[in-house]
This record gives sequence, C-alpha cells and structure tokens, in this order.
Amino acid sequence: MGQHSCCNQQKVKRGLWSPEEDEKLIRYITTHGYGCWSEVPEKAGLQRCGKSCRLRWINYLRPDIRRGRFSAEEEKLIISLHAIVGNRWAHIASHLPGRTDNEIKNYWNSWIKKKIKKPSTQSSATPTQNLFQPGYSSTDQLDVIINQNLAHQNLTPKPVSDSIFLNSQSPFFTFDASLGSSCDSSNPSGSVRDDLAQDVQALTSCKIWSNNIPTSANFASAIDPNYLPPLVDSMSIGNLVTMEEGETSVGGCYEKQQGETDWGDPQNYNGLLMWDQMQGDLGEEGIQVQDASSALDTTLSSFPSL
DNA sequence: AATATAGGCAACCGCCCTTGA
DNA sequence: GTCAAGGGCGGTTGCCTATAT
Repeated sequence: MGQHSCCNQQKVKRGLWSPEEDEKLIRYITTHGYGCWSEVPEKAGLQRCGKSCRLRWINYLRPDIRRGRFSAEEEKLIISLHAIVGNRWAHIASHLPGRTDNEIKNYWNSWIKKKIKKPSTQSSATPTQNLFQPGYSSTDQLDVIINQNLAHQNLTPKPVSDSIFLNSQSPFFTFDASLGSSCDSSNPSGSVRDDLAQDVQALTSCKIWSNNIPTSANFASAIDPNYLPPLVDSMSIGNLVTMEEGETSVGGCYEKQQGETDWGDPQNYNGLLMWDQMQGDLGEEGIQVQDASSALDTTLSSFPSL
C-alpha cells in the first residue's frame, strides 16, 4: 500500500512543477474537471502520477486558494481548533476558506519550532490552573496548549483538569451550522459535514467543554485520538447568532454591511452560528484571551460553510 | 563577499479509509 | 465477505531563500 499503481510507472516525473506543467493541469481541469485523478496525467499530457496532480491542484493551483500570511483571526482559529482536534489538518483547513491542510500544517510546524526555541519561563503552570482567566500570561496559554497537544499525540492520558476549557466560560471557537446545505464537489460524500453533524448531535450529552466538571466517561472520549469532540456544549441558544442569507457576521472579522473583508466573499459565510462570548487578541507572542464573561459584545470570527 | 544557519514551503511517502467489483 | 484500486490525509523530507556571522 501507499505506492499507487500510477506512481509505479518509471516515466513519472518528480520534484517541483514547472509553469508549463501547471498550465497543462489547469487547462485540463478547468475544461474537463478532474474526475478520476489517475486518468488526469495521461489526459492532460503530464508525466506525473495522479496523486501528484491532485496534490498540486489542491495545494497550489485551485483558483480559490488564499495565499499570503495568516491573519490574526485565522491564527486564532487554528490555535483553538488545534487545541480541540489536534493534528487533523484537513478538519482545521475545512474551517479556513482558501487555506489548505498543507499550508496550515507547515504554519503550525514552524510555529512550534519557534515555541520550542523560545520556551516560556513560566510554562510550568500547574495543570489545574484556569488558563483562560484574566491575568494569565498569553505565552503560558500557548505553551500549555501546545504541550497538551504534543502530549495528546503521544496518547499520554492527561488529568481531566488539564482541559484548557475547564472552568472557562465558553469554548474558544464557533462552528458551521449549515450542515448539509452546501455541496463541495471535492467532498461529495460530505464526510466532514458528517463529522460536524456528529459534533452538533453530541451537544446534548457531552459535558467536556462545559463549565461543569467532566465525567470520567467524557474524559475517556477526550483522550481518544479518534474521537472528534463536539464543537460546542451546553450552549444557550441565546449565545448563538444565526447568519441569514447575504448577511455577514458581527464583530470579529466581519461586520454587518461591511461587505468584503480580507477573508474573502462574505457570501461564503452564510448560515453560520456564532459564539459571541469569547474575545481574543493575537499578538507577536501568541494568543491573548480576555475574560470571557466580560466580552459579551464581541464575536469570534465565523467558520465558512463547507 | 563568502559562508553558515534558519525558516518557509512544496512535494513526496506511507498509511488508512472508502468504494466497487 | 474479500480484495484491489483510488482518494484522502498526516508526517516527513529536501530545496530554496533570507538572514546572520
């Protein structure tokens, strides 16, 4: 496994793509669509394997790719989502329009390198501390989030009190509520939407992200790397704002009537639920989270529809 | 100016999952 | 139910460029 039949061919070219190859691939896909990737190289006149073509298209040539630096809002989303789902880059990328899993992964990895090189002097915070309380250093918050996720990947069970959201007023994210309403041709099975649907469905039972002390059963699910935790829990529906057709989110990245922002077309953000309690500010040192309970007038940026 | 080092990023590798025969 | 092919994704590598010495 791993090596696909199309990649076994001796003639396949590897390494960087030339502008000519890019042009061939773009021309073929824009006129024919990609259909079966294994057939794309031959039909497009490329000496590449289908997998390579797929990767090149998804990570670089797609017309909706956003390039350039991550905005503060995007960084916040990545941080908060990574704290929840770990290294599931595709899942994280699905919430960042125009960003690829590869790009996010690269960004995160280089960021971790920086953090390792410049560790916080106060990073030995006890696990039971409430990391999102006011006055708690932003660097500490970042360090613990990173350390927790590194530990998570090693499947080291952490005390439930390690939960970064324990005692916090609300989870540090929003989620897409337009389940099943949009169609992504690259994801016809809707598996990501299914994940999100499960997230929402689990809201009524799981307490892991709530203000309540989690049960051991919830803890078991929290340390299972295959378990995708619900994105919100125990929410009061009053905290959520449903996005209407043609309406952009309020606060955070978007404001009503503001129209285009650096996140792209606001129409991409229809049908979102907004969590309106958290406020964050990402500076040079990382994330800075203010007292959630005092941030009622702010809104974290929205997630795009899938 | 030359060399060393670090950082960013594109691309590949290998595994798992899904699908269809 | 089994198997093979292909798609998807996370981990990793290696090249290129920028910066430091």
